[in-house]
Amino acid sequence: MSTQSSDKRTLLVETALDLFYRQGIHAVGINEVLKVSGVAKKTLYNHFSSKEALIVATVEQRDQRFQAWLTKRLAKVAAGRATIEAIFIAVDDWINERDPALGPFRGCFFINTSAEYSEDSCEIFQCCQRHKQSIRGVLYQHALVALGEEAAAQRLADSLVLLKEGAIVAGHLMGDKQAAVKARETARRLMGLG
Amino acid sequence: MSTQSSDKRTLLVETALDLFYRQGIHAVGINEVLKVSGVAKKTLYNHFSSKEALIVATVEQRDQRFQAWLTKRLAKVAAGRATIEAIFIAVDDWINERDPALGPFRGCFFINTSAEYSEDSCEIFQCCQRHKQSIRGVLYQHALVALGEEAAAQRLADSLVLLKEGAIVAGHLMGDKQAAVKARETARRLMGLG
DNA sequence: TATAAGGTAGACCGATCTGTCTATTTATGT
DNA sequence: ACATAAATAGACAGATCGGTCTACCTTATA
Repeated sequence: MSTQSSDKRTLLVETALDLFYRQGIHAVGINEVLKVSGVAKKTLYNHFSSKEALIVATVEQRDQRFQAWLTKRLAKVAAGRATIEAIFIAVDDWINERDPALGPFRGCFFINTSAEYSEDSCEIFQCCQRHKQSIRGVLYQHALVALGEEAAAQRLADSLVLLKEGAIVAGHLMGDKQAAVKARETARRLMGLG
Repeated sequence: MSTQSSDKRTLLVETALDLFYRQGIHAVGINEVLKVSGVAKKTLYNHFSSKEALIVATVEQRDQRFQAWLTKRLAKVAAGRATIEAIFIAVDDWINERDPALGPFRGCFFINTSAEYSEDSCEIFQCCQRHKQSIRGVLYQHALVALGEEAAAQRLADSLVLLKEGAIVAGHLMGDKQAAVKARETARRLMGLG
């Protein structure tokens, strides 16, 4: 009974995420999501109380997909410096669309979304914040393995966050498809590789 | 004759820029710009052929304001490394709203705008791209003074771009008000300051 | 096979959007 | 002072927005 129901829900979220990521959120109306997904309007409002609820679901979906993708990419890599480098390699593949898992590259969905919903009290914005904090957690974890000391690992994680976010922005807005490669090289210098 | 006219135009652009930056572009209607500025609708469409033309004007205005602000901040600083550090200090003041010239901090207007208009062929997007390239030019210029060698200066400029964009994103989306300080410290390490 | 839940198609509502147009007033330059 | 140009207020048009609702259909299970 819930297979049909949850299938529709998933289809709506996936369709909305795809359209929102490509065109921005305000630029995509509910009716377009319905048309592309082939789902009836009543069904949408049966699953979601409003467009905002659908948006929150797409942000959470993107977070899950991104983290699952990253986890898989890092699965066979040794913890610490090797994983940190692998993260930048993964971002490079994303920017250059060599990995179909994340779809086309249109910058960071969370950055894009928080550009449209930047009230601190807004749930959508807070979802974006949580995602970024979560990624920072991964970086810190491996920085700690690499350096062994907490304060230094925090500083390294901070730097790596800047490089990763900067690479995504440069890859999108400046069209620099080498941005993640440069970020990786910079990260290596910071981690003390001559 | 053109004082009245250009005053109205300027007022429209300043008002629109303020509203767009605070709330996003699609979220702000023409009527709101008119209401806040107190200008008549016909006057707006006398100066701009469409909302898109107004948006382009706001992006160009922001570019000019940002560059003028940065130029002033760097005026009395020695070229090279000192200026590079001063850029990060300026960004820090911006993030923490210690400098009224740029208004409240809501992330980077160009990043935010290109999140809503990310078609490569879109004029709005291209304006945002030009701004970023221009800033990179400033960084490269001073990297060259600092290092004296072109290839190395290009690499340094690339790294500095990542740190600067990363700091703006982290300052906004992660709420890390120390992001630019961390970026500056990272930049110092890259420039070889023990 | 009867029941109930969920999906479909789309009309409909009120609000809002961009953009046009009219009619009137204000300001500028000669 | 007069002519020209520009600004004003706001009605209006046509489209689209998010969201509600009705009426019918499909499907799974007891």
